[in-house]
Amino acid sequence: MDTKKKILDVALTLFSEKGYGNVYVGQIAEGVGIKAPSLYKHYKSKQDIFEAILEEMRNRYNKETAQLRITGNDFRMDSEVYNHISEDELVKIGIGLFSFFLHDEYECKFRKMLTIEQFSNKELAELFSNQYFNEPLNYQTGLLQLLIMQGHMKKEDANVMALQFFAPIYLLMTVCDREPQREAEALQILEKHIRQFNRMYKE
Amino acid sequence: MDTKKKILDVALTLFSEKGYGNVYVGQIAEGVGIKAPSLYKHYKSKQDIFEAILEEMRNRYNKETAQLRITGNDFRMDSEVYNHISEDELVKIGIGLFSFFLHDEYECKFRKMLTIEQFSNKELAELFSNQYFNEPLNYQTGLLQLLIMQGHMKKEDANVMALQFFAPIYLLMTVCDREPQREAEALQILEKHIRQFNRMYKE
DNA sequence: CTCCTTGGCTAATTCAAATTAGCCTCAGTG
DNA sequence: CACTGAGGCTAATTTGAATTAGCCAAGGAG
Repeated sequence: MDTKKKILDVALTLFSEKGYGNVYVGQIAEGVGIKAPSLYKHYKSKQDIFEAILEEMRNRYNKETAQLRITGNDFRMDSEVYNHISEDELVKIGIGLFSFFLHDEYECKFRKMLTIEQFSNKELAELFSNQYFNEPLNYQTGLLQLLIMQGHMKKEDANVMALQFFAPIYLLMTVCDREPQREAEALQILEKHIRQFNRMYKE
Repeated sequence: MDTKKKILDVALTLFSEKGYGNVYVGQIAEGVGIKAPSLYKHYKSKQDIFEAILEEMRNRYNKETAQLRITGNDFRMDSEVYNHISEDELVKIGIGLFSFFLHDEYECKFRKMLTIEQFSNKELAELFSNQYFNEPLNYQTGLLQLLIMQGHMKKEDANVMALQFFAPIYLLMTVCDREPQREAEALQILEKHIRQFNRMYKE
């Protein structure tokens, strides 16, 4: 159907597997089901395709953070939702975060491409840090602060707690990104991590 | 001096910055201070240079793990060294680990290159996981088990503790890899993390 | 002192990938 | 029903990176 869109899709897939420099326009074209020269009816160069992907990333990212900001405010206002957060719910949040990051098709390709290209492009480096460090930590810090205020968790530094909660999730995710067969193992230790985290910090 | 060695050095530097596919043999040659065709007196192709770097990685890795195995046995046998491990010592271990990984020139380039190439090469993926997941976790699990047995730490799952200790260090390291200007910030939160970890788990 | 190997250079050569030229078809529009 | 523009194709063309050919200087070994 929409060839222009499909080109970006195929290109992102390939870039996320091999990196920009190791992907040939012929491969992109093949994935789309057309010949290489036809690509140029849609984009003026390979670089242009890359830029378009970046542009799309920026848009999605902005939408997501806008979304998150709303949700973020929600949990500040409407705090009774979290009044009785149970260990099982915490496990669900953690596993949910992990599974979403790991399996969401776009998220996954996006992350792999950022991983590969992060050192050659400052903007990508920032995007990566925002998405996989700043944002999750901010969000979870807020959540934990709330739980502390409500007396459900010990009065410890919520920033540190967020780091300790999130970093293992992130680390396990990177392992599964490169060795997908380890997902079961990762899920197992992930659950233990969350339960132990809860046990140690709950009041 | 030893041109053959220097080629590997320069090549690793470049590969770790841009990735194999975005580095031209001319750039390697320039870094070495010779012309591109002269490279072929030492290696038969660009790919061959890459292989030689891999080979060197493997050797160093094997040496290191052999080293670690000795040290590892040491702390099992000679456990009184750890009888009075203080919080400050724990901080030193953590910061030391972090700083070594982050600043050791070879380690750093090695890691960045693995980061970039991990998805295109199964061997690199495994090497990466071993060096930045399996090995550190094994090592720290052993250390923590010891502390638990000695009654210095709570009887919790040492594997999970190791994950919770190490993952934040790793995550902060990846942030600094792509945004070196954040190192001070990282060190600050890192220290807080370790102290809080100790506070929560110490017996 | 001559020889031969090592490691450098310049000037080709090769080759593959990106891009351009120019043609064709088809679908929608006046 | 002719026209036009979008989007595809094949066949060039360009480009530039990797590699090869072949020459040369220096220095150690006989």
